[in-house]
Order: sequence, then structure tokens, then C-alpha cells
Amino acid sequence: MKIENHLKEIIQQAFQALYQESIDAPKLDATRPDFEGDYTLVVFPYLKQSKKNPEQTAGDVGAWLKENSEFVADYNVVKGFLNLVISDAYWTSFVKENLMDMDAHLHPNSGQGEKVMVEYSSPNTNKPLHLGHVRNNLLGYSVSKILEFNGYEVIKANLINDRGIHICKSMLAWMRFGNGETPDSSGIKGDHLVGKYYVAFDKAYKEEVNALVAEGKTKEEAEKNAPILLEAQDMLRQWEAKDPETIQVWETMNGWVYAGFEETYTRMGVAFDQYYYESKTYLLGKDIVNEGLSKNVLYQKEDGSVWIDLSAEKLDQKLLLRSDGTSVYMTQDLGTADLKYEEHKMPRSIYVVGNEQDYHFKVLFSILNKLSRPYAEGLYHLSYGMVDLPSGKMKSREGTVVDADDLMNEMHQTAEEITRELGKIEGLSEEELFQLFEKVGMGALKYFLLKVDPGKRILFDPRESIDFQGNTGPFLQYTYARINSLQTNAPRWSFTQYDGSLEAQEKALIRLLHDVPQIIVQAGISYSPAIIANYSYDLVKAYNRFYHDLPILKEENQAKKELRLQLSKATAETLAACFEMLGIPKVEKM
RNA sequence: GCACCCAUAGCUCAGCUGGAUAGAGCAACUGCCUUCUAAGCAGUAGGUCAUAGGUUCGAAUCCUAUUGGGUGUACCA
Repeated sequence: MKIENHLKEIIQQAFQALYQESIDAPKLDATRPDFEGDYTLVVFPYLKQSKKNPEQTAGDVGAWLKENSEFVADYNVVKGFLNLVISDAYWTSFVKENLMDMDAHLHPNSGQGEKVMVEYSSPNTNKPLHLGHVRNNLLGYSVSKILEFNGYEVIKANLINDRGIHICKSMLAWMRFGNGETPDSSGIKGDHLVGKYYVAFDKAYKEEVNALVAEGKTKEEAEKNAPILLEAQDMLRQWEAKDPETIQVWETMNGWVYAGFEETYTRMGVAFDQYYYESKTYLLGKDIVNEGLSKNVLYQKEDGSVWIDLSAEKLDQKLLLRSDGTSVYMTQDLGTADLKYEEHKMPRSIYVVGNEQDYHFKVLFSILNKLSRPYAEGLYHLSYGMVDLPSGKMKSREGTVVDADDLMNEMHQTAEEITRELGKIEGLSEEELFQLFEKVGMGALKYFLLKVDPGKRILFDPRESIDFQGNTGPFLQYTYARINSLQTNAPRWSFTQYDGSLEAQEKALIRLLHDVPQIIVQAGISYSPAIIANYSYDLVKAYNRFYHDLPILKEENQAKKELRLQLSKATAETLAACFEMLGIPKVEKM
């Protein structure tokens, strides 16, 4: 970071000295590995200033920098590319100044304590979590951690969709077919039990629809008038009227679901600072609609329904209040946005929600903008792609979902098989082994989902198990364990300083460690765990090469040995930080 | 119909605000454990970056069109 600023400044000075021209701070690239050098300046954009050809310009500037910068040890010119070789002295002094105590290095304070809310997970309480939810949870949690490393104060929020017609469907089916079944009586995890009745409802509903069609009704009529559906709708009205019996079933069944979710969340390693419940927020937002009407941001049709016209932004017209005065999803999201801000006054707020709701959030943010909410500028929809199966989209009703709990069990099991096959587990107790399989399994799953750019969809093929070799979570964990073992085997040592020359493998490693702060900042700016994941992989690759090619404990030169131990330690600490940001468990021995 | 997103090796993905001969992993084939953990390291093979134009000294990256895939567009949530 510092060296880049130095180079940018001194390059500007070079143009001043050589050509009496001032240029903007130049862009520097990392030199490609097949050329000699650390940083590369592309001189094409500056030929107007130099009035010379590319080779001459690069040569002039290179020579001047070598002469006038204490850090530029050498340079070479390939066509219009000026490759700068930074002195080993810079890198070794960087090790001394930044890698001994890495705390500041790993916590770039780009957020400066600013508050930010990350809303994620936001499940429905009528069925268990599936792989799509897993992606959401891991993304939301990871982004929260990344922002914390960037110095933000993060509020992790979960807005639970705990009411509505879909909840009533499970309730009704349970009342009708359940015979008082509970998680305790059946041994079924609460969220799965409720999900079972959601499916049961759908089955009964379809049967009724078919029966009505057989009686001669059209499909549309049948779908609207199936008795069980009418009953569910009636139940929703009773719920809204706070009918005690309905409320009691609702509370009981939601309680089962929460207990089940809590188990799954704990196992996934995600957590929340605050829960919002739609049962408490679903009536919010109507006063905002009135405010919008008085400000002429919204308009009312003759039937009384309220709309916003966003056709100027190519977003068409959107309903905000039905003609009977009841609200829609958008209305309550307006209200919840205000509520969150009143409570926390955070300048920035992130919604981790799938890309099928891109349009919804565009409209939501646009409305809040037009209503000049002070927080409107800081709203961001972290839109992520669906997790698809080879057969297409996951459909809970068609039974093609990959269940979160099942998947985690499978990951654990696969980790166990592979670990036992590899051996190396002597001396571990059964409990320790269980923990190891769990950590490795979760590491594989999390890395698999987080290494992909959030915006892109993920294809998950259940027939091909998630890898444990190559570009995977376990490879990262393995490298960490390797360093850990190295440190346990190392006799007492302490690094003070190293002034000698550096091997290519050492320099490659130092360079990666050097660049961590930019990586963390970049991941924060783009809300992308994938940047951390990919960096971790690069780091681990460089470390394994270093470890393979160079002796560490067996190095006879004491200063070199200590440098290598220090680099190993710094790599482990950096990896630990990456693990924390990705929510991947550390493994001390594997 | 309209809007938005995506298209890179057989498969799964990198490629930062345009920069040098487009990189990994998996799968295939070769080597490397009497040496600090082989879940590792090294190598071979594999690509007209969907297609066609354009902008530029320079395009996988920016613009336009086309093709192919996905999503959204309800007085549903």
C-alpha cells in the first residue's frame, strides 16, 4: 500500500523532472509473473507528455526512478511496459514493520466505526431451510464479518416472515391431519415437522382442485375455490383478528420452527444481533403512503388504490395500497425501512436477498429516495444468484430441494470417509474426531458456496460430492494445520530482523501478505466474500510452494530460519482472518 | 410484449476501475513421501473469451445488434 503511493508520487515527479509535464497519479499493475519486476507502469497514456516513443519513455522514467527512488532497485522495459523491481530491503523492512504484529494490517479501518445493518436469512416459518437459504446465510454472515474487519459497526438483522397465508396452510393441515403430533412425540425436528404439514396441505389442496375440475369447474375456478384454501384464508383473517385459538396454534408451531432454525443456524455458524418479525411490522408503512400522497410522490386511483408511477425509470407502475386499504409487501418494507433507521440511525443498510427480487428493491429504493429519506442513499441490495440443480430450479413442492440439514450431514459424513482413508488421525479422541469431520465438512461446503461471485448463480449437482482437494475449503484448512504443526515442532525462536536477499518463493509470499489490506477493503466495497476466498487460495498456493521448496526448521542460517518461521506465522494469522471473514472453522491438526 | 442478469478449457470457477503470450481447480496423462503433515508440490495436454460490428495505441473487460440461458413484470408474499 505504502510502496504504491510512493511509486505513484515519484513517477509524477519523474514526469515533471524529465518532461516538465504534470500527470495524474498513474495506475500501477502487478507485474505478470513471467516478467521480472514487482510493479508495472504502462506508459502508453503518457506519450503525449513525453513526446517520445513508448520504449524511450519507459526507459527514461525507469532510469530516473532507479536513480531517485530508494526502493526501485532495477527496471526493465518491454514494449510500452515499464517493469519496476522493488528492492529486497523494502520487502524485508515491510516484514519487520507489519508482519510482527498483524492486527492493524488485517483491520483496515475503511469503515471508521460507521454503523451498517446487514439483513440476511429472513426465512419463512413454514418449511425448513434448503441450500438456497444456506447460500444466503453464509453470504450475509460473511459480508458482516468482512465489514467488521473494515472497521464498521455491523448490526446483523433477521427479518422473519412469520405470518401470512403460507403459515396458515401448515397450521390448518396440522390441525386437520396432525393428531396432536409434536417434535417431541415424533422425534422430528420442529422446522421439518411444520414443513411436513405444509406439504400435506398442498397435497390435500391439489386433490380438492382435481375433484372440483372433475365436477366440471374450470381449473382457475377450482384453484380459487378449493375449500381447504378458503379455510386457510379464513384462518388468516382469524389470525389478524387475534382469535386466541388461532394465535395459540400459530405460536406453538412457530416455536417449533424457531427451535429447529436455531439448531441449523448454530451448526452453520451464523448469528444475529436483532430479529424483526413480520407479524409485528406488517401493518407499518401505511402512514408513509399517506405522506407520499401529500407530497405527490404517489397517486390515488378512483377505486381508492394507491400507486407510484416509475415509468420514467422504466419501472412501470407499482401498487402500494389495495382499493380496500390493505397493504402489500412493498408497503411493509417501506415501514420496516423507517423502523430500522429510527432504531439504529445507520447510514448504510444492506439487504441480502436473491436476484429474483431485483425489481422489488429497485422500486423500494426509488420510492424511499423520492420521499427523501436520509438513509436512502445508503441502501444496497446485495443480490445473489440462485442455487440451481442440474434439473433446474429447486422446488419445495416437487421435492427437489436440497435440505440444509441433510446436506450438512452428508458433508460431515464425506469428511469422515476421506479423513479415515488418509489416516493421520492417531491420538485423537472420538469427540475430537467428530469435531474434525464437522469442521472439514463445513469448510468444504462454505468455501464451495462463497468462492463464487455472489451475483452469479451456482450449479449444485448432488451426484457429484463437493470436492475436498484443490481449490477447496479443506485445502485452506490443511495449510493452516500444516503451519500449526510447524510451529509446535519449532524450538523457541524469535524474529527480529532479516537484511539478506530473498528467494522467489519468499518474495511471492511476502507480496501476498503485503496486499491483504487492499483485498479486505475491496471485498468490503464490493460486498464479496469471493474476493476473500480467492485471495485465500492464492495465499495458500504460494505458501505450499514456499513450504515445499525451502527448508524452514532445517534451515541452517538462523536469520533465514527465523524469517521463514515469521512468514509462516504471518500466513497462519492472515489465513485465520480469512477464515473468520468466511465463517470457515480453523483446524489445528488434520 | 417490456425490464433486468448471465455467456471464459470437457466440468466448476478466477481474471480489480480496458493493458503484455487469457489463469486456477476437477477430470485425463507423467514425475515427487528414509527429509518440517502427499487434503501437498512439479509437469503434459486442453481456449477463434457465444456471434457480428464499433470505440481505442490496446478489448474477455466499454458501446450497439444478434443468438442462447435465467429471472422479474399480479389489488401474491
